[in-house]
Amino acid sequence: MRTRLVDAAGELIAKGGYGEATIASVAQRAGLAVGTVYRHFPSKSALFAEVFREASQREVDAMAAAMRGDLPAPARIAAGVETFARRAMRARRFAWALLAEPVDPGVEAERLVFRRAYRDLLAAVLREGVDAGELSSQDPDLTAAALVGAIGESLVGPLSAPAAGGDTEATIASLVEFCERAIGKERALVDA
Amino acid sequence: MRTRLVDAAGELIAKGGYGEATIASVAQRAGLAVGTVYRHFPSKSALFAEVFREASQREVDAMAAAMRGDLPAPARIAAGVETFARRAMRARRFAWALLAEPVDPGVEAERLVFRRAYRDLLAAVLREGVDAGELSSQDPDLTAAALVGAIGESLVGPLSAPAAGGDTEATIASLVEFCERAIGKERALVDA
DNA sequence: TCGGAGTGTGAATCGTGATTCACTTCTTTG
DNA sequence: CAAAGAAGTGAATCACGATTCACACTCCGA
Repeated sequence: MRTRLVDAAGELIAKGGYGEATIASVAQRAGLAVGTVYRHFPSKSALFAEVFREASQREVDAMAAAMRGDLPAPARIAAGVETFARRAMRARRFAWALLAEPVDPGVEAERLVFRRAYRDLLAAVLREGVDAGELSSQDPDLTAAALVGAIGESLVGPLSAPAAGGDTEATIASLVEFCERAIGKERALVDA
Repeated sequence: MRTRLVDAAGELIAKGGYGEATIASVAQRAGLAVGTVYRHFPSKSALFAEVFREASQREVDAMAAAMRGDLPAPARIAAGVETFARRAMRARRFAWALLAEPVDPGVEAERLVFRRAYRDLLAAVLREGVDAGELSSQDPDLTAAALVGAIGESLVGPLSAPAAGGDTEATIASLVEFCERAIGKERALVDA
């Protein structure tokens, strides 16, 4: 069934990335035959687009939830970043696939939606913060994109040092600090 | 000849990305036959590894040069970031390929070296800055990785807003500001 | 019980590019 | 100049994975 296929595909991505996830392996993992996959999805890229869509929605929802509330903007950004980071660290490989791994054009489109959702979420809060004078003046869209890039690169990207050493909590804390500085939390708040 | 092939390959990447750059197209652009390519390189991935290696070296050298001098660390970082950004904007597609586009494992290894070189360059200066008290206390490696991610994402990544609107200079200026805040330039310096 | 819609199967087919190779030019060099 | 070797050629071959399809099987509702 449909769900089983989506799950199997997701598991394969989490384990070996998009490259490992062939139709044959998905079918096998789901305990079905290759042809059956096509009974439920018109193409590989449709299947994976669905995998990405569902996973993305989950992630974005989690971040949105973390940023809700009437705290000051800087605190909400920090909470959002921390949630994003913590979840990504829990499933690095999968996060990497979601964020950056190469995929078919069809799936790529889905990924775009995902990244943009992250960016827009952050940008909205940044805008509020700037307007409220809690953050220094800046281009919210650029800052948001840069934050997404920074998080991705430092956590799940090929450069992520923590991969090796690995005190996850310390890494997340450092990253959150980085983001707080980057958004220009105004001094009055810092010193308080 | 070798050089001609490397150039042709680089041009193709710059135009259409790694995907467009097939052996057949490289050969054609170089005015040679497919078989000839294999006279000079044992495989496609060896050829492209060389393309990446050379281009990376050029970029890293440029950034290193921009960061040389006895200015305070924050200024040197800013100069490095600006150089990185300006050059990337000049050849977005190519920069994207260098930074993030999907490639064979063999080429990927080369890319890794490149990103790491960037990170190490930035991390070294950050370390100096922290030691000199010019920058707030932080994990230089994480900050450096995050900066690389931020620059890549906001400039050449799929989220880059400038792609559309496009005041390049303004974008670079915003990005440099972002990075300056992110590295935690100490207030004494800012206020001065 | 019959018919067909929905589902499952997996070997065969296709498409796309990388890689090979038998053969044909050059280019030296003695 | 002749022979060896380097460089060039491109049609044929290979590999690999997505996609198709002719053939079951199962489960209702008529």
